[in-house]
Amino acid sequence: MLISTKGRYALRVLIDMAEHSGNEYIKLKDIAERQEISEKYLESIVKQLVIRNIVVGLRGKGGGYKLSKPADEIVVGDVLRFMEGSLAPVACLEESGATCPRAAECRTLTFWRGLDETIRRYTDSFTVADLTRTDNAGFDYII
Amino acid sequence: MLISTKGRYALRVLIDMAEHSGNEYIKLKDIAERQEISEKYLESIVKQLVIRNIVVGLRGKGGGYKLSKPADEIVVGDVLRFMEGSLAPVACLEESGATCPRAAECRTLTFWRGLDETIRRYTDSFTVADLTRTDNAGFDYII
DNA sequence: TATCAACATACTGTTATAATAGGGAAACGG
DNA sequence: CCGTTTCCCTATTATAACAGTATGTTGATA
Repeated sequence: MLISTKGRYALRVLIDMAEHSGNEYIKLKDIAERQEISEKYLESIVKQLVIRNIVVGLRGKGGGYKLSKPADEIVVGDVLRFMEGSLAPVACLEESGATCPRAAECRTLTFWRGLDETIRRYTDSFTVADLTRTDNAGFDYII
Repeated sequence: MLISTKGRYALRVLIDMAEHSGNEYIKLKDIAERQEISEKYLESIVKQLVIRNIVVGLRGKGGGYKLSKPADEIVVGDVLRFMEGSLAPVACLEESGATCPRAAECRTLTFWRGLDETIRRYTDSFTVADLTRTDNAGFDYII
């Protein structure tokens, strides 16, 4: 599985914020109820989004979270990559990983690089704003 | 990680067979040595390939494994899909999985379907024969 | 019939996932 | 200033998959 609940839930949180925010802060409790996701689990996910400055939080009454920038400036691929650590389809292509000693003679490496690039291109071609549209505009992947 | 060692090793085994077979059976021990993979672990992988009739085995002296059909008839996507169980990028798109009750209202489903389709197209555009070529012909994914 | 190699089953250490539990710190409203 | 609200922080845990290891059995060949 390329994408776990971390990446999936993070996207849903961002979309929810984009659709419900009138520049006000939204309580995590509300998002959790709308999305039917455990509030406590969402906390750990939103925490990452705060660290990455995708989202800002405010404590106390009237507090909550909101997007730190317009939804059309948040690239889906970026969100998924840091929530998952990496979107590399195979271990040998992970950013942090040591290069495989067999790389020079590897028959499959070029194939994996191509798959990695294909995934990158697709995920980077969408912003959170694209996903808020219900008419599915922007989904031109069907040739 | 979309692809584990199961899928990666399976591909390497098939490529190895395609490159070293003169229609003779190849010992798993030889493949394991060339590929630097544990012979015992390879057994569990090749077993799946036999079940799927990609490879045939022969016991006893002079025995081993060989491809059951020409390398250019073995689609990489097929091999990866059954070795990994699924290549779906998210749980909600797995063949066996029950459909998500939120599917009708899900903002992200179309996005995931597009990613799934993108991965399928790429992996289905290669055969094992393509990967045996050292000149990387066929890798036209770079536009 | 001895050998060789595929076939079969069971077990194990490690890691990631998907949470849950419980409290602490800051901001705002009154 | 005080108490409620809401974010923030640190464990802990159950489950499952991954990546192998170990041991033994069956069947073909020379």
